[in-house]
Amino acid sequence: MSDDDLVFKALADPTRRALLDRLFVRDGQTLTELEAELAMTRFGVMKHLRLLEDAGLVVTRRRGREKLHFLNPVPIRLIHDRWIDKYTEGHAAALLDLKAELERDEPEENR
Amino acid sequence: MSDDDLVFKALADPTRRALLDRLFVRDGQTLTELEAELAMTRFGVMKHLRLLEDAGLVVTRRRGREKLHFLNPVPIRLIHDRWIDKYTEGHAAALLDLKAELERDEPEENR
DNA sequence: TTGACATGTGACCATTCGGTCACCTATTCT
DNA sequence: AGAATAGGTGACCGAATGGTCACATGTCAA
Repeated sequence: MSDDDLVFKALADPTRRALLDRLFVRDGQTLTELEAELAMTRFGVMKHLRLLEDAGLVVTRRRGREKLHFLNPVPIRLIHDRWIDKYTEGHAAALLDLKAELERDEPEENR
Repeated sequence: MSDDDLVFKALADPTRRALLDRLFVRDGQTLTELEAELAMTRFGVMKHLRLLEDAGLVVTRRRGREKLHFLNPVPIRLIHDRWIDKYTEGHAAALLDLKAELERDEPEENR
């Protein structure tokens, strides 16, 4: 499985996005601390953190028996660079014009 | 289900990302044209296009019995703005420093 | 050194998801 | 009108995913 696939799959789950949000509010939290915030058992939180770590969205550091979790925004930046670069290199402007045109012609007919 | 959840779930599948890539190469393709490029039955492609359309990543326009599919980069831009804004507003620099520090201290110990 | 605490593993179950198919409707062309 | 073409629906199945638990390891502190 490719790296970006891991990142996209990790971001696909709302609980994992909530974990990233929690780490953004207060970075370096332990598993037990994150569990207390999320209405889920420790095991569920642990699985999610594992996927986030595999995707490189979370970096960890051990401190004794604790494991501290830190946000890593780099993969998100890389995704952005991939998609937005593709869509903007000579195409995004035309597409945005097209979208506006579609919405003007057929206001509510596109689902 | 929230809008951004639809977008993240739509982006989570490699076939759907490939569809976006195909539409980027040539925009406005029909279902049948996309099917021919993707080693999958028409029904599988149709399901994926449906999810992309529900997420707002693809916009469609009918022309007779054909349905033309167009890329819409706006949701991807919105995701970028959400995450990167959060991570950069006073935090990203510190996090990147931290990451560099972690990788210097413990080169291969974080999985 | 004993007990409490923080994290980890493997199995397990219910639900979701990817993909296919039989069958159907709508449009075009002759 | 009738045949061919483009797209759509609902059911179905195997695989992957989310979540929980019993149990185990490693660490701190009295």
